[in-house]
Amino acid sequence: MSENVTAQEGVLRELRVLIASGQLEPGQQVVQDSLAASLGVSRVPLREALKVLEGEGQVTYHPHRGYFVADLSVEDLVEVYRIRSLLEDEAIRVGVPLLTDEDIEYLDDILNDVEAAAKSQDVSAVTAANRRFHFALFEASNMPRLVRLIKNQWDATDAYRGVYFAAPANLAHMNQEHRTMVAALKARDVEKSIALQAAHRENSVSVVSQVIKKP
Amino acid sequence: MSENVTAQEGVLRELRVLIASGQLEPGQQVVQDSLAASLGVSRVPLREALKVLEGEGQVTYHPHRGYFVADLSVEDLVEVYRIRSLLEDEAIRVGVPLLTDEDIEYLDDILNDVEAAAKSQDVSAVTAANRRFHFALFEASNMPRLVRLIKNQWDATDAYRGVYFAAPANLAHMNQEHRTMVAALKARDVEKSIALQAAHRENSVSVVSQVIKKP
DNA sequence: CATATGAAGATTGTATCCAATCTTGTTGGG
DNA sequence: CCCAACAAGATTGGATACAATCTTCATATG
Repeated sequence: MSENVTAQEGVLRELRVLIASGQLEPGQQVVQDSLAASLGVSRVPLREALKVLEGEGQVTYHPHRGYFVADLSVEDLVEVYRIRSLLEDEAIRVGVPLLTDEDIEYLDDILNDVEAAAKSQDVSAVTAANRRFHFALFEASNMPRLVRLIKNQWDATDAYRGVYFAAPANLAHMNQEHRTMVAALKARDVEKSIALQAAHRENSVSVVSQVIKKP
Repeated sequence: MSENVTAQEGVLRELRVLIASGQLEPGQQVVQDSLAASLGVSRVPLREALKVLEGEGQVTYHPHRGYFVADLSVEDLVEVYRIRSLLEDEAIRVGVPLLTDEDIEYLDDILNDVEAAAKSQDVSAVTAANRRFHFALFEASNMPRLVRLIKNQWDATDAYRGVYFAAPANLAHMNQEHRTMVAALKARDVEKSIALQAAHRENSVSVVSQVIKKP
């Protein structure tokens, strides 16, 4: 397992989980004292981790009032996905022509993981493997800054995801699209790859916007 | 003047200046103790400001070794500008059709500032006003997250800029392009606006890459 | 001579403490 | 009854102190 070199690194990881899992609810204030205590650290590394999350848009910050878990409006959501489109399309456009045969084999391996996780109904494993799949593709672009920005956009909506993968029908559909995408990659068909990735995003948007509109 | 609500806010602003002006040189380690002392604060707000800059790619961080002023390679530079293209093109595409006549008047006013600053040879005033001009345009998109990402990309190369504006010939050329751009905006000519903005970036790239290649 | 060892100094990482600010609830006046 | 003023509590902002880690350089060892 990846060990933590610093406390703040571990805190950051735990915070991401707390936010993505909804244990820290959107809109809720992050009370530093109690949260730091519950994580077993002091407020200093917690605050530094929160600054990172602020930069990613996962939390908002108001001086002298503190940090609040980001509460996306539907407009925010639309903007995030629009930005994702721009960035992901570019990553794919650059990356697909650079894919080696080994890369594609590796992508196939990950898809096996995704389907295995799907079979055993392990939603969080599906989420993780799905993410690995898409980012392995994005990283083929050799544009680390671009990949980081895409990561930020994914994180920004993580708190609202997870619903999609809970429905078996969605999972089946996703697996099918994944396989189709790998076929397109093998053929180095950039436009088809982009189109399939876009279809994925559309699904996400519709599911997440349902979740947001609720309250 | 904009007063600082918190110290870290002021520290952040000062750090940006130190980096953009080259007083903190690329590659150089940021020694927290001495820098905090010279800024008149303790290390805590300084560290939080550095975390923000890390998120923007202005400094890099190595656990237990500290922060270092980002030292862009030419590849990094190319990537930053490629990302800028994606994001700025979108902002313009969305924003230009939304521009009101008052917005365009305002842009004209800013251009007067730019030219006034140019006439008085005030490089930093030119830089600031030029930035105001372009971001006023970007903000017309009503996409705050997108604008923030663009801002980050600009900041990432700030340390290397300023050379361009030092040459009077460049200034004259820039002013001319600005005026042409406003004309395109008045005509709501999206494609021409994008093209002019792209020309601006090309100039930046060539100048900044000269500076980077030097050592 | 090259390399391993280790100790001293420098620097970062975190905990704790206090000050500054905000929030909440209460009280008084209109 | 409504609203302003104010005090008490809660929470954040920042300074200091100490622990953990890294770097450097001298020394020993093969």
